[in-house]
Amino acid sequence: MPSKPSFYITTAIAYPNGVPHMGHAYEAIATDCIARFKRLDGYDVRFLTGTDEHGIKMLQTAQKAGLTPRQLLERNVPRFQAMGEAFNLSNDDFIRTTEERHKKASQAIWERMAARGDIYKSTYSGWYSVRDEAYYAEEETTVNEQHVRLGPQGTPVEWVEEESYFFRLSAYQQKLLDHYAANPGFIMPEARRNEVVSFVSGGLQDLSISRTTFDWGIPVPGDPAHIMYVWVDALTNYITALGYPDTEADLFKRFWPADVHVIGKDIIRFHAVYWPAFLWSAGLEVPKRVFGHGFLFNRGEKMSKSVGNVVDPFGLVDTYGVDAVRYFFLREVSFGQDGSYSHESIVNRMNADLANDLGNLAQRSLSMIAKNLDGVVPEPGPLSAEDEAILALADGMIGKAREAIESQAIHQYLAAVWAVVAEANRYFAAAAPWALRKTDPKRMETVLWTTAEVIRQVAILAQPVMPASAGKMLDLILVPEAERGFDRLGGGFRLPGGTVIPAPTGVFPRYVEPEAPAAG
RNA sequence: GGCAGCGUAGCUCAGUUGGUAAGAGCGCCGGAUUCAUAACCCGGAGGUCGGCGGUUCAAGUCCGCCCGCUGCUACCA
Repeated sequence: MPSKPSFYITTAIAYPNGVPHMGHAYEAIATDCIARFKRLDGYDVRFLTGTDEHGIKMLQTAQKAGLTPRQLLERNVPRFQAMGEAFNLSNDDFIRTTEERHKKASQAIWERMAARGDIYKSTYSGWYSVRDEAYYAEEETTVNEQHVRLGPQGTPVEWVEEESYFFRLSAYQQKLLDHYAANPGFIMPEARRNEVVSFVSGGLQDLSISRTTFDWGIPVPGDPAHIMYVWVDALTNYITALGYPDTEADLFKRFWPADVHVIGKDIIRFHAVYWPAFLWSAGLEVPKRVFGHGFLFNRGEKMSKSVGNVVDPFGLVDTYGVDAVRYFFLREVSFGQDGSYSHESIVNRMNADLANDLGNLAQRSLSMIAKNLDGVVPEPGPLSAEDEAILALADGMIGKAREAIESQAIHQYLAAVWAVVAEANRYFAAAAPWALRKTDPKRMETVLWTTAEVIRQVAILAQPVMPASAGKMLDLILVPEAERGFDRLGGGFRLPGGTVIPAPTGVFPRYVEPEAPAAG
């Protein structure tokens, strides 16, 4: 049997020293949408997400709470996993960097890099704040009137020299630049690529990749006084989950190199500079694409505890429903750019696009089949130019959607689908099947079938964004599970007539503001 | 300071290589309709396309300068 093409997509692993916020959920649903799209489009998909559980901040947060790091993780990681459930993620695995498999993988990649001669022991020096337990770059520090050098938190810093292992990042500068030039799609969007190219062109310094001042991390092989510094540990998760260091394992052979790492724009450098260098050093292939998405802003302002506008993702799901929230963020925000949201914008989107346009179109057309044709899906008669036109538009959706998803333009894929929904409403209003009921019932049947066929294709294409709602819509027209893949789109397949469908029920309810408790 | 990008209708934004592109969605106003989730459909609203100056038969669309905003980066010892 012919094997499916493979597709490996990941989110960044979240740092669970706090609870998940909407930014975590956003990255996850965008990645999930692409993963689901590819599955429906016939790919063998692997979708990975997880948590990054080591590092000094985890240790500090735990200490402040009077907990051990493991206790903190026991408290917080389930929240991230619950977020995955709440947002209906379809991840195939959930990697935790405290897992044994990850320790093995991280130590293995370290040893490969060392064997290559890219790791050496030297002295790491820098400005260290005892109070912050953190190192700062020179430019992050300031000198006050008393000639005391201060870190960004306003705490005094001192010059500290610490033994550390270094990675020979500087040796990879030209190879990275060559790779960027030869693979313009490696870093996306383009603005992010320009920044990285500019940064690398400016010269690369070797990277300190171990610490001795705390022990919440993976021990360096052969030198347990050192633990690996954050990025070697964290980035390796993408291959840990494929069974590394067993590069002959089925998962690894099928899915490495990854097709897309979806990450926030703030960690582009680690993924587009450090990660490929590590991989080359270890003799592995580099991912095909690193996509840096933007940030979300609440009413145009960055979410922050001090401003008091931090939005709980679970609360959004409770208020609007998971599919509406998924649709809103994926349709409203140009993927790759920053986005803004508010109660008003979410309600507007879900009412206009989902309830009024798609939900109402399904309701008005399918209810006519139920009421006038005893629920029997009609067979179309001769197709008019109008019928042909709207069907051609519906058949064209999958091509546009594929093209958009190839470049992670999720919003464009959705815009293409909803443009057809809008046109279908115009078609339906112009054809006025309710008027044809008495004048030309046969023609009415053709209009209703045509509309139902458009709904079928729209619903199939809406599954990646709104799995549950789209599925419910397909249930309304009795599309079998096996016929919901993208191979059923594009005109090579049509909604069969003759089946008896149930009376439709609303798939996308309008959001109505709750009544004020005490009007008056 | 350097590099990059942006500044188009109230809001969010599209606008190939310069010539029916001044557009879409939302909001707003008017109309129509009642199959439908008070939804859908039709029409309108007139924005110096940040400013100035150029190139051109013709410029949001190219060039220069200026203003404002954003990102990356450097420096400010």
